[in-house]
Amino acid sequence: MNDKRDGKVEQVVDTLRAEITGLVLVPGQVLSRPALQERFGLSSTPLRDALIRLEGEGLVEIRPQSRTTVSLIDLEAAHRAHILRRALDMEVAQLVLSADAGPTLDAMAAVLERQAQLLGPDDRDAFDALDTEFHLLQYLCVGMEELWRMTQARSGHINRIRRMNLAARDNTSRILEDHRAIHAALVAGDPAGVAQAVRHHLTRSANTVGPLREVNPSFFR
Amino acid sequence: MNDKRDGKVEQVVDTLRAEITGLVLVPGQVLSRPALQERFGLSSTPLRDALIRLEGEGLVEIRPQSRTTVSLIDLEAAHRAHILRRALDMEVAQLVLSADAGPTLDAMAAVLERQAQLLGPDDRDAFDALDTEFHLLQYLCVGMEELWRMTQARSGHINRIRRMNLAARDNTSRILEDHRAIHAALVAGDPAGVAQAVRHHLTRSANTVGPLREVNPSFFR
DNA sequence: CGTGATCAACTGATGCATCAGTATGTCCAT
DNA sequence: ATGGACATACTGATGCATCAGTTGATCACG
Repeated sequence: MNDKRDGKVEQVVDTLRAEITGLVLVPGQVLSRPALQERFGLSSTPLRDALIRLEGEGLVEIRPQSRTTVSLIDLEAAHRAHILRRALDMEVAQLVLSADAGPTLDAMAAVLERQAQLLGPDDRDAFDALDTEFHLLQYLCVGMEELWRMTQARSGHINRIRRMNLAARDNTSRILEDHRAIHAALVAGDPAGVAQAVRHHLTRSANTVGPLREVNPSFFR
Repeated sequence: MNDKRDGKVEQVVDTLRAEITGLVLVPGQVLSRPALQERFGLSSTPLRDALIRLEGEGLVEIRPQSRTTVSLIDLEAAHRAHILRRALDMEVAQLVLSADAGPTLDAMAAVLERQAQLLGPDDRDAFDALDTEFHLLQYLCVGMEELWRMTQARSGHINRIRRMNLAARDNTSRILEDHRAIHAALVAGDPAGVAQAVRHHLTRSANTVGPLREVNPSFFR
């Protein structure tokens, strides 16, 4: 990504990504390039760049000479993204143990407190943002922000599943419990405990799909 | 990546990537778009696509309105790629343990035998290809070829360091020894042993840079 | 009615001229 | 000698017309 070339393109990508993962633009929906050009005030080449970028994230499907659509949710891709996320969370947590992590552990504790005040189904967006912050802090602590951004760039399928699950069930207290276990193991400086807690959390975080697919079969590949 | 659009683009990317990682195109070298267009027989837009792709892999640096150069070797990026690789190798190895891995373990054993016949400094390209195969087999076994391709797409800096190290020292017997330990732990079905062997291998594989940088300081960021 | 062929409208990809920014060389002042 | 200003050549980005392929509607035939 190249800021001088891509400033406007990135804004378009961010906006469309949010609308796709927020299910404002639904799976299978056709995207009209002329309409997008007009909406975002850019011409064909930068819009093409933006759509190719989104295609790389698995969020849109460009059919040459034909049309561009919001991609259907691909469970295999979601699974791969989940494996990647788990692998990196495990590795980063071990690196945090070897790092000067005092300030990070403090910041993570503050996140836990804020999360504790948001338990329940009502403030899920805020809780979700804190969830992200809890994990991002670890990546930042060990200088791996770019790897975090990479996992996020591949999380479109997962994020859409999460979005569809939002109203279906409340798992905030379970997430908080897992986060607390991770934090405690990091504070204790226990490599095996950290590995176990992270793996446990990321394994439990695999989102259920069956019921969602029954309600919206056309959303899935 | 979109085959119908990108068939020719991918060929260009593959060729240039090989030349960059093989140090035929050296760090800092200016790439002339008109010359590349003529060489590969394509016009500005697909060549632009190819160069943007290579930029995404960290292999070229596109300076808007100015010029495009082969990227300097970035040690931080190399380190991140190495962390990613280690994390995924660890995760994939654990997945292999849970999989029906008989044929894969057999194929890996065959690779070990071929590697044993290539010890020493003379057939490093062939040894390297087998090294890749040894790891790729595990990813394929658990359906994670795409994640393997992702690690490779981020290995440009590492691969160039390896290339520069090729003539400097012979580590083939050490690599083979590590591979044998990984294979043995997989055969034994020992999760902890697998984790230890993979981590050991990937930690030992971090390539030395100091002497290379002294010989070719202009190659490094 | 079902199937296949044809055609026109539509879409994304490409080619290329123009635009926007960069880099270098030259000249001048200190 | 050094630094700044300026002009010019060069580069990559963009805009837009054209090209290449897709899709859906219509028609003909069995």
